[in-house]
Amino acid sequence: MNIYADIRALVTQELDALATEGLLPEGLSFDNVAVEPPRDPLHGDMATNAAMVLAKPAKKKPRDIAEALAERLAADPRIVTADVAGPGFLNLRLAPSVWADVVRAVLAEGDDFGRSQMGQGKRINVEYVSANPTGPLHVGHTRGAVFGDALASLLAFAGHEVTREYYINDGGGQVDTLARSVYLRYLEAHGQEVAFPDGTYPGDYLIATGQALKEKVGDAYVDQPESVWLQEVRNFATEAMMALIREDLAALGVKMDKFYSEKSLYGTGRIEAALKALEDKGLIYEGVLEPPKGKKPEDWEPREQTLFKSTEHGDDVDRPVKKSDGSWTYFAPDIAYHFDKVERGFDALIDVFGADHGGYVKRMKAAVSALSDGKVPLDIKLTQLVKLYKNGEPFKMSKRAGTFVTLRDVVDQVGPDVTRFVMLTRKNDAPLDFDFDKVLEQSKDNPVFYVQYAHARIKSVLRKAQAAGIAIDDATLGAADLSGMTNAAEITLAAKVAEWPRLLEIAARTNEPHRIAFYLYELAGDLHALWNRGNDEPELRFLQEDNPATSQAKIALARAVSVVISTGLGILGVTPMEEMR
RNA sequence: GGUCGCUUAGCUCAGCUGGAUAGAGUGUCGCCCUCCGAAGGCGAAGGUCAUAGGUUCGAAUCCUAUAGCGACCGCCA
Repeated sequence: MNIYADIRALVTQELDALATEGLLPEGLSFDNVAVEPPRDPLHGDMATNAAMVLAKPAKKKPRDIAEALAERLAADPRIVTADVAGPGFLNLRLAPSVWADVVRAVLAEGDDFGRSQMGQGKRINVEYVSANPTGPLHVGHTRGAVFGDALASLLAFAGHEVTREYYINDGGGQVDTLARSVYLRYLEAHGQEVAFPDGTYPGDYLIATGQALKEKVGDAYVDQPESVWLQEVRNFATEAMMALIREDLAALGVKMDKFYSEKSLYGTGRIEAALKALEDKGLIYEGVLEPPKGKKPEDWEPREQTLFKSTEHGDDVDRPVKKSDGSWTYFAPDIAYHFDKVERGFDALIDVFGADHGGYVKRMKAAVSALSDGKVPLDIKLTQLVKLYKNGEPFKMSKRAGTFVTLRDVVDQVGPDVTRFVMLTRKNDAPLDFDFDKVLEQSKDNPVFYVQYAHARIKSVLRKAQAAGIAIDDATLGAADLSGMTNAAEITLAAKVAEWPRLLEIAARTNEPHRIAFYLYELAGDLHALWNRGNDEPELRFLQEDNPATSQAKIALARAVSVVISTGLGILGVTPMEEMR
């Protein structure tokens, strides 16, 4: 049940009726007609801009349309009053029974309340994390992992068929560097003194990998040239790093549907096929790029390369797919990978990148646009930097990696639930402050705590009711007489619950899971407000020990809130707490 | 130099395909509680939505320019 959609359907139905009566022209588009909560609750429960939106195309005064519409709407039993306000807003006040219906709907639908069909079963591929397999995940990856995972869940809840995918960059020079670094650790495991030159990975996390390599191959590679061991060590090391990364993801509660190997694109004709597809569209040519404008690199010289004419699909300059020595640039396999995604039949693609890949967005979109003839949209979401703090002081230390803070450093300290929720308390494209102490603080300005506390409070009420011998199963609560739910704080809370399906669709449409976190915070705030009223007005308390029927009615509302919190947290990948300690 | 993103209350940030007097938390100030569901409650003050133009009946929201901050910018991925 989505009350906003229901009322909007009513509005458009009555607009049609007005058209039939001749008060509006036939065939008007109602696409821009919105039914939403008014900014000021004093204005009513819902507002519609229908009259203002239609005034121009209908060539009528907004207020005339609004008044005619108001009269028709007021005839509906769900609507108590319909008032024209301001320039032509129509404010609707709903019958209390509407909110009771919402509560009953939540209890009946359970975790499915708010589930939407807006996705129409469209297949969406969400690619996220995709960190190079050269070491443990760090905080930046953590944000991308949380964001991508929540986004995928959100889209699935909104009726899409979602594939969560990780692209393993195991085909480029960085895995050779990894192999050489592991080789040094391997020599070290054999008792040799080693130094880590610039361009190798000195992190401690490779010590175990070098040791494991020794256990596998003994001294077979000691003092041997690269030609003997490079390929084997590369495979060994990459697998070890991916195992590490999978563990990191598991610690955060992220589970991918598919890991896609860049290496699998080489030597299989996949890259050639993708570039052939572009060539057939006349988008590949041999040419020389202009030097970057402004400050010129010192060693700049013109070079002829194989280029992709990405400018025809919105990019600023054409991009090389082959280096001057004839080998592929990193862009070429990425094109092939996205070609593969298009060929797998996805209706839409989403890539979640770190902010340092910002310069990469246009060319990737250009490639997908070209490869799919503009049929498959690619949305690229960038996650901005995470700034770490401890006690308000900038924090930069890692025992594991030496140079960066890892996902494990964060998750081990504050747990996966807090990590995930906090990472979603900002828009993805805004920098995020993460303070190890504040996120664990038990106070109102900590959103994680505040939302979890609301859920735990409701669970506590349910436990106490049960202990008092009151039946609290959803069927019983759903059958309770809710006509007594008339207090303003109760209505506010129920109305906030009713917003959930609408909010979910907005979040899904904009690919912005953070909206759920903010909504849950507001919902929790409304619950706490009602709870606090119970201090002064005992009749507002959820549990009325001497009156089971009234208790059930009040607990029905609380239970509905807990269902929505639980569902919302579930989408964010956060486990709702049964009690706080 | 170019591209992209950001700029909203003292601070940290929301702000719905453009809509009414721009919201929340925190901080500040006042009141309440201190035996009960107070890891608080009620209320107040606090804004040139970076700046300047433009589009519109209507702009924090869309467009243009400028400033500041950040990321990125041909053989690293």
